[in-house]
Amino acid sequence: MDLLFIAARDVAGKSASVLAAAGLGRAHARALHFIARNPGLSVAELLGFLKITKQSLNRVMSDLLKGGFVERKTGMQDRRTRSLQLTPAGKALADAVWNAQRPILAAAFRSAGQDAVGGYRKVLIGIAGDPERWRKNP
Amino acid sequence: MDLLFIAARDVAGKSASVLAAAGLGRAHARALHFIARNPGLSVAELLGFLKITKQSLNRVMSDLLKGGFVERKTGMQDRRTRSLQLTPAGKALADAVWNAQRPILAAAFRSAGQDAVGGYRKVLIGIAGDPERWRKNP
DNA sequence: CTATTTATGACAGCATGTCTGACGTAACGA
DNA sequence: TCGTTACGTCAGACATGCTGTCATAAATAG
Repeated sequence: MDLLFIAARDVAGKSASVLAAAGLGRAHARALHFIARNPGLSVAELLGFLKITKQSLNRVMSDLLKGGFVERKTGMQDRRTRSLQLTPAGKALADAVWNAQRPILAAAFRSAGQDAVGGYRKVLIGIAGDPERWRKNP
Repeated sequence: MDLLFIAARDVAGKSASVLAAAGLGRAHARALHFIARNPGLSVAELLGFLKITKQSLNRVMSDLLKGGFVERKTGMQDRRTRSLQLTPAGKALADAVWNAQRPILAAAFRSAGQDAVGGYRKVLIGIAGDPERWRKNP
């Protein structure tokens, strides 16, 4: 418990300075992160990842769109949906955030060793569930 | 990254209903958690765990004191400090929160196996640092 | 003993992030 | 055509964090 809280807090905290420079907060970073990892996802899917309400996401997305970090296109299969993806500026920002966080994870992974990382992933997947289903709401 | 975020979110989320019934939020739960695990700790130590400002903690602690969940006594060695510990009501609440969260962790630990849990802890300690030093500020 | 530092408490105001509720529009599907 | 779905948006509220400021008591340095 303690470990999970402290680790998540510290990793998220590392990105603060990079984000502040772009006038964004942590909520923006989380949205940015999942859009970066799942290009072209819909708003509903993004909500599934973040588990917040669409009204909450709205403010965050407005900022990202105004800032030119995210691009919103009408979905091709279902024209009601919006396909979200990062602009070059968005990619640059996501990379900057990642570069701020990577050293901690890399150091922890290296010092713990391959086997430990395998166990780490196994347990977290046990807690978080199948990544393939994160995007679904329930 | 994704795993860490989702896992922390889901575990913390499980306690929401229990906390809401007591009129408290997640910030209260975090304070309660660290007081439960480190009985008699000082305010400065609690701030070291939570990494928030004393002004932010103030509101949370006021609520916990008013609600009769936490007890505050003058420190014995250093009379400037305040020794914090849970009241019976606080312990009951902390237990209720823990009982809401335990099943997820227990299931994940069981299905991942002993070795995986060892690796999980090893990596998280690598990210979060030595637990003995969490209570220190810098 | 005096001056300074430390640990804490309190209050005011502000920013962020989240929520519920309500309404509207466009597109899908039976 | 009609009900449902996916989304956008406005309004108002709450929770949680922050900075800044002042006050007090106790420890500590000189």
